[in-house]
Amino acid sequence: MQRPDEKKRQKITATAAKLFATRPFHEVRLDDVAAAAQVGKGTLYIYFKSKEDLYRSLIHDGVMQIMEQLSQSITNDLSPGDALEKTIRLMVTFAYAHPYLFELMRAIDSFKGRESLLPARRQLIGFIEQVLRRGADQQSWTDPHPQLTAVFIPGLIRSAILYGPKDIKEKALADQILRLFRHGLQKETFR
Amino acid sequence: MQRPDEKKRQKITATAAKLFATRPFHEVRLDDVAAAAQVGKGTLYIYFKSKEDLYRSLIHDGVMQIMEQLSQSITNDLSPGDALEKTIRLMVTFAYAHPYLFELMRAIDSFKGRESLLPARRQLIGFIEQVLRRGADQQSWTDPHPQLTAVFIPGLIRSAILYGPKDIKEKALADQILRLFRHGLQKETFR
DNA sequence: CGGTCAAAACTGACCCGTCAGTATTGTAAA
DNA sequence: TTTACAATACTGACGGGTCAGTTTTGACCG
Repeated sequence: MQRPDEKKRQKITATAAKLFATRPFHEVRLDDVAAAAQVGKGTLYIYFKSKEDLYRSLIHDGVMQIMEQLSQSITNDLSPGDALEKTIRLMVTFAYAHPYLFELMRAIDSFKGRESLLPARRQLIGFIEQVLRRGADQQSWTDPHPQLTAVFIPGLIRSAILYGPKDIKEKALADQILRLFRHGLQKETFR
Repeated sequence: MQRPDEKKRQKITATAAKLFATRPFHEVRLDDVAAAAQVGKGTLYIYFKSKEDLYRSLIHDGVMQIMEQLSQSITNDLSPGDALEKTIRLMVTFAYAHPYLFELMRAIDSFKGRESLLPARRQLIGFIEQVLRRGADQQSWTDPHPQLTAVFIPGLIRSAILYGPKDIKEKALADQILRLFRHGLQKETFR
């Protein structure tokens, strides 16, 4: 007897991620996904309810992975400043390690008009927001709108990855974002 | 009646923008666009080569509009600081005035014909980059990667509009972004 | 071990609804 | 009468999803 094979699921996932990252949703053919994953088309429907479900899973899995890493390494014994730095570096590292995820998110939209903003995404934003709030509470910094700043972080990474100079390196990106958060465009700072 | 009616073209454009902003590309029916625009389906094909061409035009027109407004109001007699502030405020205002554009941009680079959109975007980024470089040249601030910072600006606006708290107001968003650029999360500044 | 079998996984040809795009018709204005 | 276009009918490709048939797996038994 075969159990739904986790290996196979991941093979499909990995393959699909590449395709969905390359072209928009409506240009991805499930026949192509199946072929590329060396799997029968029907098999896709064993692991995923529909094309949309497959797509959503890709993003969900990715976001959950980041979440896991974050909640594992951002502990409360860190100073707010260290927590923010770690958060940003970790997310940037992740973006470089999984070049497809941020491309995928391009089309993360309300399918069917439902305002079904992926719960996973909300969770991630919530996590970042907590980091920001903690810093504000402890007077490490001030932020009139932590929730806004929270969405900024993935937004910055996304725009850099998608539209930034292609030769920009991981460290440079993280440094630039941190710089922005620490003292904006100001020459130097003491902090 | 004349053939190339600019009014009609804009009616189609405005209507289509709403629909494309509401649902993903593949869920928009040209029958619906035509009906909503009170225009015959065939008429769409007088003004646009294809569904994709229509979509592309929406974004292209939008980006060009921003560009025009920017290049008109950001003159070299402004101090770098003022230029940056104006740039950001103008873009935020535009985003609020055209709530659909940034939703549309979700998939700006996902089409076969994406290349035709890139020049417009590049132009916009290039413009912002110049503003940033001018500030750096004149010692108003420092920026190791102006090109990166340039893509940050639309990225920040986009993420706020798409994923930020829905009740955030225009001024608050612009202020928050400016704050970030001026002194990051630091409490206060003199600048 | 080897054989038997059931259950589940897998496959891919095929079905069938859906639209993008086109052609036709009706009509109102000029 | 002619022009322009809304309305509407039409069509054909296309691709998501299905399912009858095939293969694989592992449990149980002698």
